[in-house]
Amino acid sequence: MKQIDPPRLNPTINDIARVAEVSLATVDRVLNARPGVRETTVKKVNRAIADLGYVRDTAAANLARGRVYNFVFILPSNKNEFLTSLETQIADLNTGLRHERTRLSFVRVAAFDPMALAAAINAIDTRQVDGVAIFGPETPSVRDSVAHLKKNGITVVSLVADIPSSERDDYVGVDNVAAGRTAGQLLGRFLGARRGKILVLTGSMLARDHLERRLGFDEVMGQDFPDLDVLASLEGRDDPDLIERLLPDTLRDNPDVIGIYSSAAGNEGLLRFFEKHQPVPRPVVVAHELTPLSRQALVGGMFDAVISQDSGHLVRSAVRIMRANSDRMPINIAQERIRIDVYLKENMPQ
Amino acid sequence: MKQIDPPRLNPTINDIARVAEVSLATVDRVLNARPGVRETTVKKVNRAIADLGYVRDTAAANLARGRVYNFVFILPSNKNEFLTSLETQIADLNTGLRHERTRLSFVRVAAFDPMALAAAINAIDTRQVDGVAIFGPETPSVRDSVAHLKKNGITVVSLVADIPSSERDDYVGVDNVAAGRTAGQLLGRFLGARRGKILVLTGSMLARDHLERRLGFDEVMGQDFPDLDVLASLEGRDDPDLIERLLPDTLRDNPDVIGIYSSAAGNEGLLRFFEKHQPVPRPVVVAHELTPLSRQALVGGMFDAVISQDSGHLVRSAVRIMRANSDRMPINIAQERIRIDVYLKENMPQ
DNA sequence: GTGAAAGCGCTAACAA
DNA sequence: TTGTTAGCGCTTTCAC
Repeated sequence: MKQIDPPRLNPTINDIARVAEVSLATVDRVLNARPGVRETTVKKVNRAIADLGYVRDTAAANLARGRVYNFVFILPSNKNEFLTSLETQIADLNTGLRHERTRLSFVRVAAFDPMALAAAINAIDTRQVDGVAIFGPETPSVRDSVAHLKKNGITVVSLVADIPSSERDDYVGVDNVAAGRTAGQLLGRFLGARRGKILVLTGSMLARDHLERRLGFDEVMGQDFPDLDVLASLEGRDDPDLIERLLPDTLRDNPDVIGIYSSAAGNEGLLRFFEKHQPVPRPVVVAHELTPLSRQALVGGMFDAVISQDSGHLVRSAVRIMRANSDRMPINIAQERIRIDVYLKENMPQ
Repeated sequence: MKQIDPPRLNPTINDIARVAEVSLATVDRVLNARPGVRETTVKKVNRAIADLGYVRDTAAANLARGRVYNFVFILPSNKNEFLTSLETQIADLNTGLRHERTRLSFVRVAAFDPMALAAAINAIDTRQVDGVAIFGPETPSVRDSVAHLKKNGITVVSLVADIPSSERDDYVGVDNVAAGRTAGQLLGRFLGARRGKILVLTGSMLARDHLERRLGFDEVMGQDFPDLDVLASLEGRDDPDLIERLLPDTLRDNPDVIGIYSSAAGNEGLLRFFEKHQPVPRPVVVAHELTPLSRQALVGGMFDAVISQDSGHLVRSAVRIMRANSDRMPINIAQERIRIDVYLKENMPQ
């Protein structure tokens, strides 16, 4: 058997204290950057830490502290399957983590409403909360609110849609440009040699994720499938009723639509439309998010492929990152990279 | 803010001891099913545990015990990128887990050799090791060896290829039948209306994963693409040289091969063949496992899609499951389900 | 500025 | 068969 690493025992603060010739309390003060230690002592301790390759045992530290992590998710308040699934994952993980000193909760704020989001962020009790995960639009007011959190030492991650201009510590979600590209490639390949128009159904161009997907989609269509004519986006604001109303007109004006990219939370409206109007031949459809509805559509042959992101992974990843940041511990990038899942009816989970 | 769960403090063994009117030591004995406790006392304690909804704090327990988990991976010894990647993941995770009381190591045994595998399993020191993850063929001798491990209280998981007839605790890997189906659907859709022959390149029909993929592939081809003629499998034994030698003859005999399903570790041989013979038009190719070579083939247009499983996820999942089993703790099924990843050049990670 | 000592939840001698 | 006690690695009073 090949031992990958020597089974050397890890050094503890006792070792540090001994080597640095100070007491445990002083080591602890240095470790936690607490004030009231002479500069030379700090140096001595840090030297011992470096020499011994000390790494703090977080479990023991948390035990001693009685520490409880308090993380809040801020989500859009509109109802769709993806959001429902995120909520379920948060609730489930919360009960799963009850015995791991971690409490999860969530707030809902009006979708596509930057001011409401900023207000919700500002309403966070910075003394109670250790981390915040935000799923919402990127605007100056939101950026300011994030800055406020960071100033109070709270770790912040953006979720699903990034807020890169803010001081958020990390982004948890897929590369949406790449997701759009993937959708484009799939739609193009599935259409083969056919020529015609492509309809892109989106939510709101205010949402960074929606915008990026459209960008990536257009890139690939322009490059690899110049014979396909991509129409301007239909903004459905993730509202099934609105989408159901908008679709008939659009498709009447463009009878040669042979492909549809449902890039946001518009699947319900789209499927209702299909149900009612039964277009023949049905356009090739690539949609987003694997949910009960889209699964059924895949099985029933209404959708051809679904691009997705694992909501469980999103939530677990956000929590792991917030915990690591709270502990000033490193994160495993590879584990936290959210995959762009491609589902056909044959590889759906379960 | 919506609190999902009341922030009630979790009960500790002190609470149990108080309620059951016994000492801490007795509670500990009951919790760990140690002998020497009167039946009535056991009942009292268990009652208190149930009443208070006690859940053991594993971190504290491990701290007290000085417990170190020792897990061994048994892998085939042939060299290919997928195995290299698994090894890397094991080594990386091992250093990452050094401070979490977990030691990982691996052994290599001759591929497709059940006796060698059984011998390697039997060579495991059952007093030193807490869990074993096995990637290898399923035969009676292997089953016996697994039974031997289980008899000694060691947790066993099968990795990548299942050993369902054995007493292994869990299987960590994809549903290979579904993976084969996915490959079939993708290949069929990408070929569109074209007619011709399909070549399936496999490793060994002794390997359950290879067999299952072929099964799933045939199901879909027969059902959805009856115009495509799937040839008998070419068994390459995951050996690049052998594959490179076999391919020219097969393709000469079947000049109308328009699609290839590279279902095992034969990508290197296949790509070498492409390099040398430059077939025009190149057949549509669906291959397995995202590796440096297959990534390059996707980007360069040699492969059209890659079905994959995340090697990091495989290893992390195996470790989490072995740890949970060792602690007699529940596992989160959803988190441990290995996805059948579909990669086009547009959605490859990085 | 620094140290001694108690304690987090649990386990493991050792007594009784 | 049961209880007492020390201790795992770390934090946190409270003295000095």
